[in-house]
Amino acid sequence: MVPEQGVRERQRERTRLALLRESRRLFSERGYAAVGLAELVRAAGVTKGALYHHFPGGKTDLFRAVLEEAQREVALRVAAAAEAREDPWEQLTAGCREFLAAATAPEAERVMLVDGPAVLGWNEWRAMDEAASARHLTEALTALAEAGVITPQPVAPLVHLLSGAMNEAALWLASPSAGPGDLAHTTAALDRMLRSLRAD
Amino acid sequence: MVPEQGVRERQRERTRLALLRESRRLFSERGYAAVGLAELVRAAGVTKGALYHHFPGGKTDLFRAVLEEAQREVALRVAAAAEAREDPWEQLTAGCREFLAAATAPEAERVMLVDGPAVLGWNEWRAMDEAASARHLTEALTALAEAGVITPQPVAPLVHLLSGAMNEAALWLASPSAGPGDLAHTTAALDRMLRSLRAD
DNA sequence: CGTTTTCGCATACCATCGGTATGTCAAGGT
DNA sequence: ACCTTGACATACCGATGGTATGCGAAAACG
Repeated sequence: MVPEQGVRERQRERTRLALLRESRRLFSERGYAAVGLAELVRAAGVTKGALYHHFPGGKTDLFRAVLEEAQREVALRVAAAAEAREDPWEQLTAGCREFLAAATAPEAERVMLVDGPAVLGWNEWRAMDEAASARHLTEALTALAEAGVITPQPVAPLVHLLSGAMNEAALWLASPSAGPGDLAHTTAALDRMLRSLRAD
Repeated sequence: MVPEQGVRERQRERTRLALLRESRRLFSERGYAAVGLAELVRAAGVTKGALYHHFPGGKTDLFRAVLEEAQREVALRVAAAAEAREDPWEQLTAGCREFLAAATAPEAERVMLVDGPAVLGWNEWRAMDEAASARHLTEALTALAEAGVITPQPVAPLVHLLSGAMNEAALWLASPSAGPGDLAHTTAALDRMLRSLRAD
């Protein structure tokens, strides 16, 4: 049966979703600092009172919620691409390729990769990224190391190097300074770098 | 002979340097957004009038100058480390290692790697980084590719992948979540990744 | 079914912020 | 001696993020 939600609860969720949707759009389009609360609440059709009711931390809390949502979506895409493969090695490479494709979408990359660390601080941003998408990378590399596919080594440095490489590559590929063929070249170079980890 | 500067010009430079020094310190310690102009000019012993006289673009211009300075210092360290070697391949690896060491210093990394893209926008930040430090990387890789040391391939994707990897690694190494031995592990992993580019 | 409580928000207000317009006074040219 | 220029300081402004309070309807209660 349906959750039997009352009028009050439904309206509450509607407001929260409107706030989330509009703020995500505005933050993605123009960046966190360039969007004022007044414009935000006007676009969502509510007032600042509603904003602070749902997000007590104000603008920062709202941004955090938007970031979580965007990260969750990317993580889902990456996980889906990886689980479509059987071989653990192919899971890694497919996941990395999917991440590049997902993070290249200009819709959320500004929130995820540019404003995220600056607004929340690098430590909190890193913790969120770790919980969302980098966790998969850690698990995949750990499994490959234990299976002997890649040479035994601490995985944490690898995760950061690879994560940083893919983040920057995504930003570049989505920028005007990158051309159409660069995505293929980048994935090829990334593949070669990944292959350097193999034991054979 | 000395540049024969008058009282006016010397005072001007003094003010400009004080502004630059204090803003660099405050931006590095607490981040761009958390530092107000009032506190800034008070720390430098001047007023807002002086700030806007030297930096017409206001807070953003000041930050840009700080970022340029920090990037120039890092680039100098990297170039010095590279030029101390003869072999082009060793120049590359030594330069990368020196970059990791330089960018790990918590003094400027916040300005260079976290606030930089958010404040100036990723495009401008990337252009500045390219002009300062990533340029060396591009030149080194191009030379190695032409010499046949690394397999022929477009260098732009490589530059972005490696630059991003090192930036993120530097942030991680300077964070509380990294341990003392992680720098060695990271440089080792980076070395292995670089070696994967070689033709032999 | 009337009363009371709670809750989801709107309104009004505030301190502070980045930015600007104007004033000032000494250094440097003539 | 005079006048121009430049390096600031002072005073001020609109807008911003954040808070305190008010309010009306929905739910809980007897």
